[in-house]
Amino acid sequence: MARTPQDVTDAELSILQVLWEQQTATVRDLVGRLYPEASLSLTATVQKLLERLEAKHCVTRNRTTWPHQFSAAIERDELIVRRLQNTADKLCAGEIHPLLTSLVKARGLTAEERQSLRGLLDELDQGKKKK
Amino acid sequence: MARTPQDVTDAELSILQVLWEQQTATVRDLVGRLYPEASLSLTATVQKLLERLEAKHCVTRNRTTWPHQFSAAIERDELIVRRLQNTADKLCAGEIHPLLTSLVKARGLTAEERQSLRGLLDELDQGKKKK
DNA sequence: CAATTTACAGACGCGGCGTCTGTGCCTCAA
DNA sequence: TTGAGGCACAGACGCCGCGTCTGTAAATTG
Repeated sequence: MARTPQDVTDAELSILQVLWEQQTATVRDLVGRLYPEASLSLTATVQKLLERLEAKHCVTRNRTTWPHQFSAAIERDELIVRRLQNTADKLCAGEIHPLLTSLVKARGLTAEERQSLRGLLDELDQGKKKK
Repeated sequence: MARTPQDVTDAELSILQVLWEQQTATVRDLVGRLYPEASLSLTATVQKLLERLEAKHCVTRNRTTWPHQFSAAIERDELIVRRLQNTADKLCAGEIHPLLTSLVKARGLTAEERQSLRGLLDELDQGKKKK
C-alpha cells in the first residue's frame, strides 16, 4: 500500500499561518516570526519550505523585488475544505454529508453557532431560487 | 519542527474498513479481502497492522479462539470526528464552527442535505431546552 | 571593490510505515 | 502420537517523506 505524501506539511503550514496574517513577507520576516533564535541554516530551511510551497502552488513569489516577497496563494478556507474532502474520501466514499452530521452531533454547538449556520443555509436557499 | 505520526495509517484504515463491514474477522479473512493474491508475507503484514491497531486501541482481539478473532474498537464516526478535530486544531485553533461554515459555503449542498442539516440543528435546540 | 545578505541546488539523517524473515506454538488428521 | 499446515509474535529491513543543513553563486549596499 503505497504511502501518499500529504499536501501541506506541518512546517509548511506554520509558514502559511504567518502569510495569512500579514499578506506578504520576506524570508527574513518569516524566520523572525517562526524561529526567534535565528541562525543561518534556519534561513535556508524556511527558503526550502517556501520553495516546496511554491511548487505546490500554495505561495507565490514576487521576484522583481529584492529580497523576494512571498504571499499565500491559497486561503485558509480552501485548505480546510481540501482536508475535509480528504477525510471524506477516505472515510465516507467522498460524501461530505456524513461529516456534517458527525460534526454537529459530536460537538454541542452553541445557540449562536446554530443560528449563524441556519443563516448560511437560508442564504444558500436564496441563491438557488434566484438562479 | 518534529514530525508527528498520524493516528491511523492508510494501510491500517483499509483493515478497519473491512472490520466495519463484518463485525469480526480472522487474519485469513482480512488477507483474502485486502490482498486477493495472498502470500505468506502478506499474512504477516496484516498481522503487524492488527498488532499496531490494537496498540492504538482501535481493534480488539479475542484470544480465546483459534485463530484469534479481531473486531473494530472504534466506530467510523469516532474516527471522522477525531480527524475533523485534528484539522480544526491545526487550522482553526480548535474551533469547529469555521469548519462547518467553510464546508457549507464551498460546497453547494443539495436541498435535501440542507433540510436534514436543519433537522439536526432543531434536534440540538430541543435537547438544550429539555435540560 | 569589499562586505553582507539572499537565492538556489544539493545532500544528509531521523523516523514513519509497509513489508518481510524467522521461529515457536496451536490444532487437527492419519 | 506424530507430522503437517496454519497462526502468533518478535525483530528487522528498506523506501521515502520531510525537516534540516552545507556550499556556492548572485544581488545589493556603501
